[in-house]
Amino acid sequence: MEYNFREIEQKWQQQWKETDAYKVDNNFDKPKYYVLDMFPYPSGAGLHVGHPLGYIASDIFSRYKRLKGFNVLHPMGFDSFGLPAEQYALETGQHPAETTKKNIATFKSQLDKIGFCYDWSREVQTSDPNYYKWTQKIFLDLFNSYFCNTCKMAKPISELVKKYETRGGSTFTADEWNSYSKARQEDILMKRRLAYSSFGEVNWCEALGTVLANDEVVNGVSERGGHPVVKKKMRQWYLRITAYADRLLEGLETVDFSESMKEMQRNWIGRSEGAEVEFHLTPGPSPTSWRGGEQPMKPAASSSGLYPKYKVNDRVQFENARINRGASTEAEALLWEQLRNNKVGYKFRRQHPVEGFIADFACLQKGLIVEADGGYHETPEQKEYDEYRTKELEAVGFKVIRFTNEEIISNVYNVCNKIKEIISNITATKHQSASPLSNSVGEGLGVRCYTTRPDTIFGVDFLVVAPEHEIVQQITTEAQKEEIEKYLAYVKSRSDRERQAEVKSITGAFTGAYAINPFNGAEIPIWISEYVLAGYGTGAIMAVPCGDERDFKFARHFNIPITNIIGEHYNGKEANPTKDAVLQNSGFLNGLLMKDAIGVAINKIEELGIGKRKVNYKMRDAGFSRQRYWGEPFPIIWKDGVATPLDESRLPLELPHVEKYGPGPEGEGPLANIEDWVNTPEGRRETSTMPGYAGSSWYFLRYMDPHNNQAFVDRKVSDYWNSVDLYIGGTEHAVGHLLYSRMWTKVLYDLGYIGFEEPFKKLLNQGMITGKSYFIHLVNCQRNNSTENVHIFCSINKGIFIDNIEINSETFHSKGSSVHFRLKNGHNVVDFKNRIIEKDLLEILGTDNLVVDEYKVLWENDLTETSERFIYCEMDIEKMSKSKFNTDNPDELVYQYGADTFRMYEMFLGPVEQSKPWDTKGIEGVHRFLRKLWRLFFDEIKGPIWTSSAPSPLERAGGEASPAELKVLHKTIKKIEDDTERFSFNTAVSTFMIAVNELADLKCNKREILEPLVVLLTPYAPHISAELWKQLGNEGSLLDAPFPKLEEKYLVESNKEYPISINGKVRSSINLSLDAKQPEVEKLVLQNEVVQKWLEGNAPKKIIYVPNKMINVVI
RNA sequence: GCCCGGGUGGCGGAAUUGGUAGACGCAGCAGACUCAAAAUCUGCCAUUCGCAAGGAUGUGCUGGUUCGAUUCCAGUCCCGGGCACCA
Repeated sequence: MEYNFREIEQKWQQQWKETDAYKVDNNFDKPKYYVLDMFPYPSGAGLHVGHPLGYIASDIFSRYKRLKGFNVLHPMGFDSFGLPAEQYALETGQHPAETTKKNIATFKSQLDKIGFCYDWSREVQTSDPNYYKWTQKIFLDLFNSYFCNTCKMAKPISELVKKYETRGGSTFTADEWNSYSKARQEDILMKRRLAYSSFGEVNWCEALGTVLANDEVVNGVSERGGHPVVKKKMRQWYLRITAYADRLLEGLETVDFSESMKEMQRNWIGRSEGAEVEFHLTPGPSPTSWRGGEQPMKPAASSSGLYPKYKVNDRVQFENARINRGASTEAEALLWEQLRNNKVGYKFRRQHPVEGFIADFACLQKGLIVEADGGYHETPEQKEYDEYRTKELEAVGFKVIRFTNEEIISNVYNVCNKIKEIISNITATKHQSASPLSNSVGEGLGVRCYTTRPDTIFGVDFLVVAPEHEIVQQITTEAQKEEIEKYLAYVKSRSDRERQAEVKSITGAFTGAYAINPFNGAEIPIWISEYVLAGYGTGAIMAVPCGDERDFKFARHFNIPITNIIGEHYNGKEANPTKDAVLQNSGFLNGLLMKDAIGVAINKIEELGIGKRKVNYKMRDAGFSRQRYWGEPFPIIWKDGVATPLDESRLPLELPHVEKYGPGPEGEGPLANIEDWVNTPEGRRETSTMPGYAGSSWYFLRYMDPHNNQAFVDRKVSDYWNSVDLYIGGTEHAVGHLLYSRMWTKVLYDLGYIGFEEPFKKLLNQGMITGKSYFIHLVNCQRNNSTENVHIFCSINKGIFIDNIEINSETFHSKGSSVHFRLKNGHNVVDFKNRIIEKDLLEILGTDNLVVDEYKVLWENDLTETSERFIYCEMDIEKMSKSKFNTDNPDELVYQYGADTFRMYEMFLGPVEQSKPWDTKGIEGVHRFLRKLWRLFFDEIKGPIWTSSAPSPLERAGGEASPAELKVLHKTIKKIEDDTERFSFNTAVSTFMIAVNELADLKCNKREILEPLVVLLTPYAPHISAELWKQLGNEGSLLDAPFPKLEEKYLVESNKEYPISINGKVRSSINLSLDAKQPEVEKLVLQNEVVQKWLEGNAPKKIIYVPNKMINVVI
């Protein structure tokens, strides 16, 4: 009887299916265990060998836990919304729903062939309306919640509304709130919602009429077609994940993720504590106006004392006021669209602080303020205030004009023309003084810097401002103007990609302006440099070259004198970022340890009113809308500029069918093209869709209760299954998916839907399986000029050739980016063993002699006088991916060797967490092992040979006391249990091999030994185990068989062969009783011949005896 | 530049707490069985010197701690992955 794996595997897979063997009940009596794989995006390419790595690991662990008596939830589903299906639709016209359905079917059949124990009755698909109904519902919950800063949790926004109605907000009273228009109230609320709408920048490609992802933009142009891409402000949805920054950080302490994974999340959140410090510019602060982008924190400036509530005197008040003034009304948005696009010819700023007021729109260059007034400006009180405001602003040299919302909405172009007219009149008149460049440099301006090291403030030698910073234009002196402009042009010419990729050289430019160190009055120069980012902190830093490496290099490069505040800790050759030095040259901080000085400095800064303590995060709110088709539609209708949620009873809001998948007008998504869908009696529907992570942020909850029509998950059910106990997936989701999912879980917890706030207890990261790519390079050669160009010509993997090759000069010359050619089926292009490249390719290459070395091919006539080019091959290890043509499809291997072999081989490759190159070389060995196992039960000719005789007390050489067969078994039980628990699946596989080898040596065919072994093997090789179990005459399911019990008594040994080392090198060995004592051991060791030889008659210095380990003789 | 991993035979890897480095498998070599092949089985297999016994060297490199280091410490080189130059 042969091991007929094909028959066996098919039989059992069918049986499992028919008996619903993997169906999991919500049986609350049993202890639960939840094992989850990151669900795949069902790409058209199907599964490749990299996919199953994690799935096999999770499958082994699930089956193991089931044998151990747990109720194991091990579901699978599909992350089936996404761009590739949409792009495919664009190209072929096939509806994404259709391709997705097809792809999922392929995936499922491939997965089933590997024998995974998924409970398919719990399958979820994110693109299924029955699923995304709940995604939309959770979105509405996010929309209808706010983050309470006092209790640090999400609460229904209705509570906030109630509070505003009865007690008012921080900048308005209850009465005022109640008098506000609906639109204004909604604007204010929008600033607090967890899912909110706001304006944000997107990559806009005019030529394609669409918004592009970062990946799709290369060097400032679109990847497809090379069209220019610009930043465009568009209305977007966001998730207020920043509100959860601290909780996301704290939560990391409670989960079992790898340290590097936690570190990545911490870095992404990027919490830092420090201070913002204001540096005034020379020749000294002169409080005329806040013309700069960053206003100085000057003392309260309300001359009259009137209307203080509308005045903003410091940054905090200002921010609050800005928030509470509400987002732009429709009119404001309309006008802003015009102004920001330079329709009147001058730069305007929106919601800009001027002289303690917030101007709707301000043109600083011309000193013009434009206000857009809503209906409430009709009240007498408001009129009075407006007049006061106008007067104050005019007093400092601004002209103020007002338009009503109606004026703007009815004809925005008219309004623009009016502004233009007024502005042209101002030019000639008095407003010269408002032009910063003609003024004495930067008078009255200040630069706010964020620093984590306020203790080093006496060591500040210069300030560096981000080139994009608004203040740059205002502080640059005439003399430096040219240099700054030149530098700005340089920065602009550098794409983000470039800035990241290159090892940056030190660049920068001096503005000509100086600031004053508030503590010692030192005049410090202000520079700009690309190493300071506009988007982080305040966009300006105080540079302390003796303590910061980049500041140091900058100072050295531009010859800026360096102040030493840490004495001998600074050697003048490099910066020392220590916090343990005692400060010198530091005024009131002298003599303090830097660590301790941080707090002291911040206190002083706050006391002097020149800054404040500040916690900064790198993380931004998460963009939540996409101008795409294949995603969840937002259950939102815009009514008069107000986002109105659909009632839950109307969910799901199904994705309508579209005729074409191209973008809608004005960069909107394809949905905008469907007029009768977009326009409803209630208003206009939101036309963007949700991003991929919407559905994947909560899918682990739906598996628990996938058919529930009343809730996304029943509370009792989620209380039972609770967090995922083991989550397996790749590191590429380290920040994105895992952070979003953690945030959603926290929100759902806050709102009382679930009883736990971390989704995943333990995370296991599977390593990448890399593929080998073979490249053929074609090198153009010029005589006497060595090589001219190296062009990657094609990638060959597994030697198949294809025809649709287009060799054009464009692809040919794209140096560095590999041009991959698919290879025609069945044609061996490269036979690396025989080192000959096949004819087909040679014809295309126009040569007929190509000799291949394993990694390098040289054309035979190499660089002869007559050759114009030569070709060579090389191998590279890359991430396995369809686009690289280096994938291996598991189907083939499963067919050839069987699922059990495939499963064990993938595990045998190496540790799950480590990335490793894919190679099928070793699969034979694993297959041989399974056949050898089979032969313990069956002989090819004789048939069954297993026996029911009891394990013999037969003893092996060496005098072990326990029966060898039982010892093998229990040794194996122990090791398998151990290895499985610590996810060391590769060593578990070798343990099985050792066990089978040893039992074969012992000629052991005894059921009492073999049967427990079969149970042990079940998680790893379920098919063969099931078959053997059945063949042994067992009824019932092996899947729920009890896990073999370890009996330590078979492992106890009385003696051990101890290695004897002499001075740490093993020279001999000795068999000793395990309970031997030191004196006795010493005596025996000294009698040993080898030891005596090495001692040469001398007495040993010392004999180290470590029981159960070794003996070391020191001479 | 920064952060996180990782460097062990021809190859994938093992050594779980500082205690016999190279388990297990692949490839290779020699042999048995066979007309032959496949399958299977047996033996050898880090490098080096040696007929052998037995030495020497050896876990990227240089040092250190220790009776003893792949393991701990310091420095350094290389490879892989990530990144938002994060003040």
